[in-house]
Amino acid sequence: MTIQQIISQGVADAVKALYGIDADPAKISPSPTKKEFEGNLTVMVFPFLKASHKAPEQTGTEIGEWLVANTDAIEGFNVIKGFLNLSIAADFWRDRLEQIAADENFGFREATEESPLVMVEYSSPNTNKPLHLGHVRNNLLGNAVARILKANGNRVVKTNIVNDRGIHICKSMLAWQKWGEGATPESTGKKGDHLIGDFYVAFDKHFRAEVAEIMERENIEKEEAEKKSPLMAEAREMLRRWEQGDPEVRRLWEMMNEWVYAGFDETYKRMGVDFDKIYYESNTYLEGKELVEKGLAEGIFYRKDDGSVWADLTPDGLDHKLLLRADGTSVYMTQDIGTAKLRYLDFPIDRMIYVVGNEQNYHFQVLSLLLDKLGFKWGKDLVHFSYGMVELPEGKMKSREGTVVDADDLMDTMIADASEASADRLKELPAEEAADIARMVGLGALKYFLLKVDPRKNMLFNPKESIDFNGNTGPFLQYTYARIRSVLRKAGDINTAEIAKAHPNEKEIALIQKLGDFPAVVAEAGNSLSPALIANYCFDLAKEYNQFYHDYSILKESDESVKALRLELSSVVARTLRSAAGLLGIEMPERM
RNA sequence: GGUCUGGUAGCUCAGCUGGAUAGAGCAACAGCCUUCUAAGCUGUGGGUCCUGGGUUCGAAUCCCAGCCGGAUCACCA
Repeated sequence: MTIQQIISQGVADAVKALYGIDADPAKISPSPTKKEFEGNLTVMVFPFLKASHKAPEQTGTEIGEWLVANTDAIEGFNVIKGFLNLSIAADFWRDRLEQIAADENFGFREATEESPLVMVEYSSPNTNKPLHLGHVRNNLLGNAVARILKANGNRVVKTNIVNDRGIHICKSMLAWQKWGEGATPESTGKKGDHLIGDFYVAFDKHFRAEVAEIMERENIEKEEAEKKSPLMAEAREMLRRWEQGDPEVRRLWEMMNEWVYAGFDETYKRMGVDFDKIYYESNTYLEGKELVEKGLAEGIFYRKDDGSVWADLTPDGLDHKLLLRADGTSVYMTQDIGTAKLRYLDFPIDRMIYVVGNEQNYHFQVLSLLLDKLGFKWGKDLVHFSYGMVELPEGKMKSREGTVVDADDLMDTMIADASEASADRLKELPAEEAADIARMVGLGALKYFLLKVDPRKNMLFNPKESIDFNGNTGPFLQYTYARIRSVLRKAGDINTAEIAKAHPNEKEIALIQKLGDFPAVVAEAGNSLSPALIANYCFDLAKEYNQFYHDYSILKESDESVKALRLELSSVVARTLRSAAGLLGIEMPERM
């Protein structure tokens, strides 16, 4: 039982004894007492005033007196207005610390056979360009959400749906044929995904030039000219041939995909994310087509004169949605329907979470409705974990203006910056270890900064601020951890027998209290799918520890029981910090 | 225009299932290294919680209206 639960129960017992009402302990929820008041936990007495028929102060005093007289844990109280501040006995906190220390998996729940099976889809790259800053937020969020759900005792399947087909891939292929045949990652020395991305850009460049030329020559609007573009017609023709299984097109497609996947794997590995099962839209879009045809036969969808297939969503307050083009090729939505079906054939999923940017809110609203119409019982319960854009201090990322921040370049920069900033400190260490620490710190800075913000919001990524060792940053957490580890290395074994004699002081109690919150934070983060909650907890804990650390000399403490308690406390803080940061995919260096 | 979403200190953000004098970090200023890692700690200044109504003992938080920003409303994915 946690201290919160003990107090809730105690208060419920108190009001029952004093006023004869049954209060639900779950609704009492004691909160940490504000720093400027005395006490550890605060209970509000407003809800009991009706039953007590007394002023808030008097009601609080009566409950407080009852608790001191009838419970072991509570040794004192004070009442200010309607707030009952309770002081917990120091020994009670010490026992709590020992409990926490003994629990190797503190804060985590193991999954069982009966645990819900949750599938988390994230990353979902297109194979025509490398990953960029937006993908980084996606990958980190998805991975963190998966870890948090797992920590809450769910069975989790991490999945990635690769958009490996469609007109955009054909554009890259066409550009490669036209302007770069023979170019390979080996011959150019480029990472495969970057090479293909360059060809995509090349297509776009030629296409725009062509459109401008047509506009000029025929004196027509841009939209008209785009329709007349021979380049685009060629790309569409290539997509058609791809769908028909044309061997030549397929061979080219496979070769170029291999290059891209090799590039992605490198990026994922470095970012520290992985997947249990990868789906490819080239395998799922046919399933989607089949389902759409079935829906058509059942009268759920309708066909227009030109042959295209649509869903009428106007009864649900939305618009008509295209599902199959007139030429029979499928669109994004068709693929997602097929993917959903395949997944549920592969796994008996209880819950599906899509980590996809908020520009696709409408898409998932539609997908949910369509899956529901098609008879999938999980359709309306799918979760779109929607997140906002990442902006930079210089302004928005625009691929057209070449201001897109590439994921690989970004990670390089972060690690280089960390290395530079740490150069003085790390020069004593072997080069290999120093490089590894720089990697952890650079990536930790990036991860923490992107994850500490509410996912829904558009955010500003400030690289310089993220890697600052002061403040609410990843490196600050890592530094705190490394320093604790250093103390523990010097201290040797902790004398556990001595701890039983110790009486924690105010700062130590505050730390133990903070540690005790961890399971509740993990649970809440799981419920609300919020990595930011974990991040903020990490910062609070680290800050609390730093204050404690600076006020007390741990190794020079002469009283063995106090020293043992402080070492034990440090050890548990380090462990909890590593566990919590681990949920965000942030590694903790032993020294830095 | 419809829908969704955000607006809190100079900047970046917490707080939002209603509770104490609205909190952090950065930046600014002032202190603290003979000490286990000072990449740290302590203190000071800084607010119309977008505006206006409403709900009640109490509103940054809930409801309504408005203002401002973002996303989306594709035969792109």
